[in-house]
Amino acid sequence: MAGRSAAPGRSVTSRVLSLLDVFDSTSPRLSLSEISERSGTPLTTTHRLLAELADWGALVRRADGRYEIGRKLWDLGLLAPVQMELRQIAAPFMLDLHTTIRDTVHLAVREELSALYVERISGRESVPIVSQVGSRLPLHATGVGKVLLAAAPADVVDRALHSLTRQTPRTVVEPGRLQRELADVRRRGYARTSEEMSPGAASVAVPVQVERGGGTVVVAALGVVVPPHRRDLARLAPVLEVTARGIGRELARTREFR
Amino acid sequence: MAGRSAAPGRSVTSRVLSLLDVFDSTSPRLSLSEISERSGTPLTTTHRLLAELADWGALVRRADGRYEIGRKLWDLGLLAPVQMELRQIAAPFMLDLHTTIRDTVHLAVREELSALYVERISGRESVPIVSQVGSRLPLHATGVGKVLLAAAPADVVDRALHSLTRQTPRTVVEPGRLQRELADVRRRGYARTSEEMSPGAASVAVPVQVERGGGTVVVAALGVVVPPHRRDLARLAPVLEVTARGIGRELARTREFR
DNA sequence: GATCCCCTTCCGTCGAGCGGAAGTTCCAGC
DNA sequence: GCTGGAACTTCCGCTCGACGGAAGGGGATC
Repeated sequence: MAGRSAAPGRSVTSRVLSLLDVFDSTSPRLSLSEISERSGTPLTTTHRLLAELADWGALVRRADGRYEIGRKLWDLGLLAPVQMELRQIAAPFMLDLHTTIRDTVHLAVREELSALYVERISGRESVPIVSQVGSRLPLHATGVGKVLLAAAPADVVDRALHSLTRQTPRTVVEPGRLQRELADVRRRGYARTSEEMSPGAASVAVPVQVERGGGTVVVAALGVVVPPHRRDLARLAPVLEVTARGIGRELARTREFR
Repeated sequence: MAGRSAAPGRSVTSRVLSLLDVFDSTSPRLSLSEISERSGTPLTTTHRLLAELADWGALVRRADGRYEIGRKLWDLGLLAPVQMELRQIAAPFMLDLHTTIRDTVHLAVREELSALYVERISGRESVPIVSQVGSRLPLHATGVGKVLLAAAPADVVDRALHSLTRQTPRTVVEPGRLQRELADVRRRGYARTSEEMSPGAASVAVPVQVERGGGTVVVAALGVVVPPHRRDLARLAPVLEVTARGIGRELARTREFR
């Protein structure tokens, strides 16, 4: 009987994380061997660790032969101050906005080179929407992304300009053109896209700003997704701006939201 | 030096979980020594494990000398099929309902002896609301709780009847009286409470049902929270029922939602 | 400068995690 | 019903990485 040795890999923690990491929104349920393969963990070890995670507090759950993220992780996740205050403050404003314009409303923050969607309100959809709460989309192909990128430090913009992936035929992948667009966004105060991320969807987005120190800081972006041929695209921006200002004002009251 | 021995406690997994478990909605940020004390883990070990969790993938985060649940856990939590389908299906209906009645709308499922709130839509609040998404409240003191309890198996009702805690002066803590109320709920098809969980708030709730096998199964409860002296409390029930039926019909289309 | 509190680093010991081998279950193909 | 294969579960001896007390900062309060 072998048992090669103790942890030749890394710490137990990192190992457990690599197991959990294989779950994503396209495959929320996986079998033991799938998890083992994807995470590169030996089958036996995977088995033992998952059993531990399942028994000891429902971090994962067995459901008819497959594993899924458990309720405990859901609970814990909800406690993450990740934008918790931001979301709680923004939600009522977004609700009002949605009632007015009837389209899908998003709130996103920048995380590295992605727009991280932290809140979304959508009724019955007229437009195909790819984003979900928790999903990340590239900064250069979405309305909220462009707003966030326009406000990002120079080094982030640089890196983003070097990784422009084509999402649809209409995605802007020319660094020069994107830079000009970002300048426009800064000047006008809002961003627009049309079928740059997914066909059949256009968007308008504005920054959510908070006064801090001397100047204002962009802490999030607020956007709407609409059918691409709507005439009133430009009219949406002022409405969004009012809402964004409301959120910003409310955020300024909280001690800290980052 | 010392180093008593290897893990004299339990598995690393359980140990890590006990660290994460000390976070709750009232204290989402804790210092090292607080976590150590609350979890009963030696200070040094706590320190090492937290460092690992923080370095190796942002499961926790250091923020000015305190620890908080990290973004990674938020991500993972969102993948939990815990009611994911239920929430996604119910959300648009709840939104419509909220637009109509303008009060806070809740969706809850029963988890053991608690009502677990899985979704909530609230605008600017006229009423103090204690529940949040992810929070658990006792079954006997809330509208959604009574609906869920009325539909629960006999042994659950029994256990619930033996643990009636008083939340406000108006909480029903007499087993007999609660049983009569549950019978009313079953007969009428909706539940009402008035200041039984928190002063200044009343609620109306109805079951969300799905046909399965021969009969119907209550899979969730839909409720509204309103000021206690509103006259139209009884009028709300039919509106809720329409929404609940819509959700139930949509749920029936999905292969599985548990 | 002394006391207290909280955090961080160090390091010798030893038992808990490791994972190959073997056993079990389940199903498809013949 | 038998056989081959794939997926899951149990077993268990070896070893090395986790354990945590001691000691060393750092900052506040008296």
